[in-house]
Amino acid sequence: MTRTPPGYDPSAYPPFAVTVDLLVFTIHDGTFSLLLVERDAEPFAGRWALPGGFVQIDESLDHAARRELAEEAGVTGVEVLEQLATYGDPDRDPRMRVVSVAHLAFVPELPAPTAGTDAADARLWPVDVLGTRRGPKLAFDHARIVADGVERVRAKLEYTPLATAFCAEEFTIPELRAVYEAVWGVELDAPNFQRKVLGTDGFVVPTGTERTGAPGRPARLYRRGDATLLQPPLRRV
Amino acid sequence: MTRTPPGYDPSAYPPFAVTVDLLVFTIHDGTFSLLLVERDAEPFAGRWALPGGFVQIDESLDHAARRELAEEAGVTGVEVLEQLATYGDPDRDPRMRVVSVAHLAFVPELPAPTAGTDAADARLWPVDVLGTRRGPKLAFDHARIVADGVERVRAKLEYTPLATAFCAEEFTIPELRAVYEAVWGVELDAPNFQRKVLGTDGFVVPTGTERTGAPGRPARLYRRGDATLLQPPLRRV
DNA sequence: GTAATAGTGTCTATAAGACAGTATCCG
DNA sequence: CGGATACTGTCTTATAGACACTATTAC
Repeated sequence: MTRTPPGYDPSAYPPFAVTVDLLVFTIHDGTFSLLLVERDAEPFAGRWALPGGFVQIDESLDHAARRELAEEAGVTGVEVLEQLATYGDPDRDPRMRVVSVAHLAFVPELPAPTAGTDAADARLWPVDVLGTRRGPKLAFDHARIVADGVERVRAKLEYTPLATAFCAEEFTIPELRAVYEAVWGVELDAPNFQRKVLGTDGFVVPTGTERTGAPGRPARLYRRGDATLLQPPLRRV
Repeated sequence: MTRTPPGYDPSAYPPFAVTVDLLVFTIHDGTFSLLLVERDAEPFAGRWALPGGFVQIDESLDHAARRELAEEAGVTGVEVLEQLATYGDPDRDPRMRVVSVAHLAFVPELPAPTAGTDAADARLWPVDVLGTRRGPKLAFDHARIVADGVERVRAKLEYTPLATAFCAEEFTIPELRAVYEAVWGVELDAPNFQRKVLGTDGFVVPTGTERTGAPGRPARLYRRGDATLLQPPLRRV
């Protein structure tokens, strides 16, 4: 951090705006989905964008992300929130120089999306239509951010217990398997999946109870364990 | 990016300074090492810090990282440069609100480190003394950044061809193995390592030549392949 | 030749995938 | 009972690790 001309004079360094952008992922009706808001102001009015906003001068990046998550998406109490990357090309926002720190958030199920302050509309989009002709046109450089985020989520499912963040506090192994199948877009062998999850230390812990009410043998309930890394990982084919 | 009060008035958003910090890793005398500079100005005068500096108002983050790499470390033509994470706690720099985008750089071998503009000194430190009593005291929140960076490098060696970035353009399998051993701090079985590297599509391509001059059977030379992901990965034990 | 280093072959233990079979619910 | 879903067992195949062995250099 050996800076060339710093000091205490605010005019001595180039002024930037810093924002956080949020990639709020969920599984909605069995579909891996992302929350987007429709812009009603220029630039990019009518296009869809990631929720987000300015970082305040006295708050941390993480705090700004949680605040915007609550304000723009109505989501509170999210445990899993992590940085994706930072995007800062000089021309990414036509109004001014903006550096945006993109964050990933994972929610089990979203309450009815609420439109944020200057969003015309907010809704969940299936991830696999984004970036195709069937998907929305995205504002700014958000198409690239979304592509980076989706790939990151798919990769992290392999070697972290991230999938549990998409489940309710208590969940069954088949529910967890459905998360993997939705995110990866593949079918997994149920018996082998079960054995691998239970054989991975700290991935899930049994609650001792079962979920009944549906036809078929009742499924045992689990909570997430304390592992932060899956050893061995669950491999994407 | 639905921002609440933006517009074209620069006073309408909180002003930040944006910097890049660099984690320049290399293998020096068989030791996994990181370049640090000694600060000679307050704050943290006398402490060691990551090289870095302000992002100019009209350059990209990547460009700023490459420029600082050349200016502060005398390193040019680095191919492998990637974002680590962004650090922006309100009090991380006592002078002003600074958001820093940390980058990882990998160089085969460093020319004699040159002290940067306001660095008293610059040198390579073995990674495994950082964060211990035998290591230097770090400025700002750089201890945490370094810890994050080291872990990222160790992890990426598993599933990407990153290790080749520490080698010269042409290298032997034993040289590549030495990189893994230095970074992970383990000994690897030479025959098995050889088989795994050659069995991973696109990891390395033979040049058809050999390296002679040393005692022992000459080693075949390779160049890095075009793979970006190792399938299967090389697993850390 | 000897010492040193690179590379091959092979055996064994472990893990992954396929899939038959068993358990337990709803109606 | 039948259909549906959860779970267990087992067989086969692929992969990982240990390590004996062969190849080719410098001196």
